[in-house]
Parts: sequence; C-alpha cells; structure tokens
Amino acid sequence: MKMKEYAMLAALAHSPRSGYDLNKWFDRAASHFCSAGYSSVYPALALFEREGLAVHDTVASDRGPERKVYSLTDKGRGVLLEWAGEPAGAPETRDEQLVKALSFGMLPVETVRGLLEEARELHRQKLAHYEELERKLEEQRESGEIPHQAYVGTKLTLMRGIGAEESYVRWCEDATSFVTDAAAGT
Amino acid sequence: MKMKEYAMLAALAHSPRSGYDLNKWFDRAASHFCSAGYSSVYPALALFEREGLAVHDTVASDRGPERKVYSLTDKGRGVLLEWAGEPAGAPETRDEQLVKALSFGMLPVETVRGLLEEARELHRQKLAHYEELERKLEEQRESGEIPHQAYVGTKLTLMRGIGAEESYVRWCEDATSFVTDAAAGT
DNA sequence: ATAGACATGTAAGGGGTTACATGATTTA
DNA sequence: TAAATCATGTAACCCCTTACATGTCTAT
Repeated sequence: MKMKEYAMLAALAHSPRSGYDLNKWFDRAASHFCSAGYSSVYPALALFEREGLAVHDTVASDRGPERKVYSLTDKGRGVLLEWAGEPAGAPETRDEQLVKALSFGMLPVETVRGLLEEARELHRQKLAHYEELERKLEEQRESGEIPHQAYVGTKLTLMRGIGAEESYVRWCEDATSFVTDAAAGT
Repeated sequence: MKMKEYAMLAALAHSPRSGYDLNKWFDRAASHFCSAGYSSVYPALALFEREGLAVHDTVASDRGPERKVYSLTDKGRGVLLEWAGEPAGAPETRDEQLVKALSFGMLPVETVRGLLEEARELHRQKLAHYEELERKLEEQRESGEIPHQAYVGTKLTLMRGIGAEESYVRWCEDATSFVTDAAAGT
C-alpha cells in the first residue's frame, strides 16, 4: 500500500468520512505532508472495501447526492497500526522557491526582495491557517467532541505544520537581510 | 520546462558540470528541495544542447570513461533568470513520518518514543551534513574559489536546509514531550 | 440565471523512479 | 578478487495530476 492510502486509513480511524470529506481533509489539514485528489481517493476507498479494511454506510445528504460514509474495520485498524509502528523514511520536498533562490545572486536585489516578500506572505498565511486549525482542535478537545486518539494524531501534525511554517517565514526574513547585505557589501 | 531542469540550469550557472556531477549535486546539496536521478539528468542535458541552452566539452577523466562537461550559454542564462524572477509556487512535501504520527495516539507510548528518537537522529544527521556544507562554502568564499553569484545562491539554500532540519529536530523533541504528557495525563 | 459547494466516479497523459546495460579504475 | 567510485546512457513501469462526465442544491 501507498503512503496516501495509509493517510486515508488514519483519517478514517479518527472518524468516519466520505470520499468528498477525505478530499477536503487532504486539502485543508494534510497538505503539508501528503496530498491527494478525487482520482486517488475514490479508487482507494473501493480497494479498502474489497480488502475488508473499511465498510461504508449510505447516508442521505442535506444537499447533493447520497454520501458513502466509510469507517475502518478492525482489520483496517490492524493494517494501519502495523505500518505506523515501523520506522519512517525521510521526508521528500519539492520547493520551487529554493530552485529560484539558486539564481538570486544573479538577479537585481529589488526583484529578489519582492519575491521573498511574496513568499513570506504565503507562508504567514499558511501559518495562520494551521494556528486556526489548532485553536479549533483545542476547542473540540475541551468540549469532548473528539476522541483522545484523534486529538493526539491531529495535534502532532499541526504542531509540525506550525513549526515548519514559522521556520519558512524566518528564512524569508533572513534571506532578505542576507541579499540586502550582500548587495551593500559588494 | 520542469523544475528539475531549471535546477540543473542553475547548477550549471554556478559552475560547469557533467551529468555525473549534477547527479551528485542533487543527492548531496539539493535533496532537501529537489531530487533527480541519472534518467532525468542525461536526457535533460541532451535537451539543453538541442535548445542551445548549454554546450559541452569532452574532457578525459582521471579514472573511468570520458566526461562531458556542460556549461550554460547566454541563452540558457537568459531562460533561467526569466523563470527565476517570477513568483514561485508553494513547496510540496511528502512526509511519511507525519502520516504515521496520525496514528501515534493509537500506539503504545514506548513505541512512539522510539520512532521519534529515530526520526530525531535522522534529522540531526541531516542538520550536521548541511552545517558541514555551509562551513565548506564559507571556506571557499574566503579563499575566493567561488564566484559571488554561486556563493549567494548556495548559501540561501543551505540556510533553508539548516533551518528546516533544526525545526524538524525540535518537533521530534516537542512531540516526545507531548505524547509522554498525554500518556501520563490519561 | 449563474456561480459555488456538494457528491461520486473514470480516462488519459506526463513525470519520475527503478532496473537494465556497459565498462574502467582504485582501494581494501 | 570483490566492492566502491567513476562515467554515460536507455527502457519499462508506476504514480499522480489534469481533464472529463454527471447531477443536485443553495445563495447571490
């Protein structure tokens, strides 16, 4: 099984969800460590059911067509936990900004300052987004709306999201200082 | 053109390199923001030459077969800088560790502590690696062995690599405290 | 009425990783 | 003599993103 599929199993372990819900979860809460579109999600759910890892209930929706709400079986939970207990590989990152940064010594300083300011703004927004999710999560925990296991898992990923974005914002600021000094010094 | 190809153009702008050298550069110095194997590198170099973005000299090697050492043309430099001056997209990360972390509330605390300790060690090693590269880069700058433009570009990526790994190590430590407290509190 | 969110899927094409293919030189 | 490094490429396969296909409900 692929990483995305384990991510889906974990999300279902936190609470039952439809394919549509999973897709939103990937976009809003998991995009900093794993992403997926509909064309990964729906076939994976069908696979889970064939393998006995999940089952679905058909539930009427407020608006739009019927929802297929999937929940994890004991077997699914077993498969998930077995995988989760083994050591993880190193993270893989593809960062266009850093590829561009390789050329920042060859561009006008004002151009570079503009690019870094824009990047800083992007990551400040992402930081604010994760902080907001963390606030909501703490609310849910206080009101007992969320199982403890789901709280712990989600909290850990949000801690990482926040740390990663803080670190990126700091780099944008440090890089701005660096290119400004480098230009003044030369 | 793809991101990897711009990364290659930037590396060639810093100094002429062979496909083999580029592959090493991806592994050792660029893996935290972009990766590539031989099967991406060699076809891309052939493409650069067809498009007039780079030219190669054939140079005898100390050991092993002849080397094709590529350098960027003015056209290649132009194409690179035009791209580098435009805003970058958001970074994409695939982090197996965080997918596993989603299930950390369902695993025994001792298992989780072990996994986090292992992850911390991995990222401490990466941190040490980037710090070592930064030390060497500063040496090269002091002795004037490296063009200023290459120094700036490389320094910026190393600053980010170091910041990212520091931030990851901190998460491993914070996560360890968190799961320990969560287990004691429950 | 039109745009946007809700909701489930399939198909095609592009990009990237892994394995294959070959061969010289050095170090243990 | 076996393993590691140097060195250049190709081929096949898998994964993933993008586009396609369809339809309802709500808000502007």
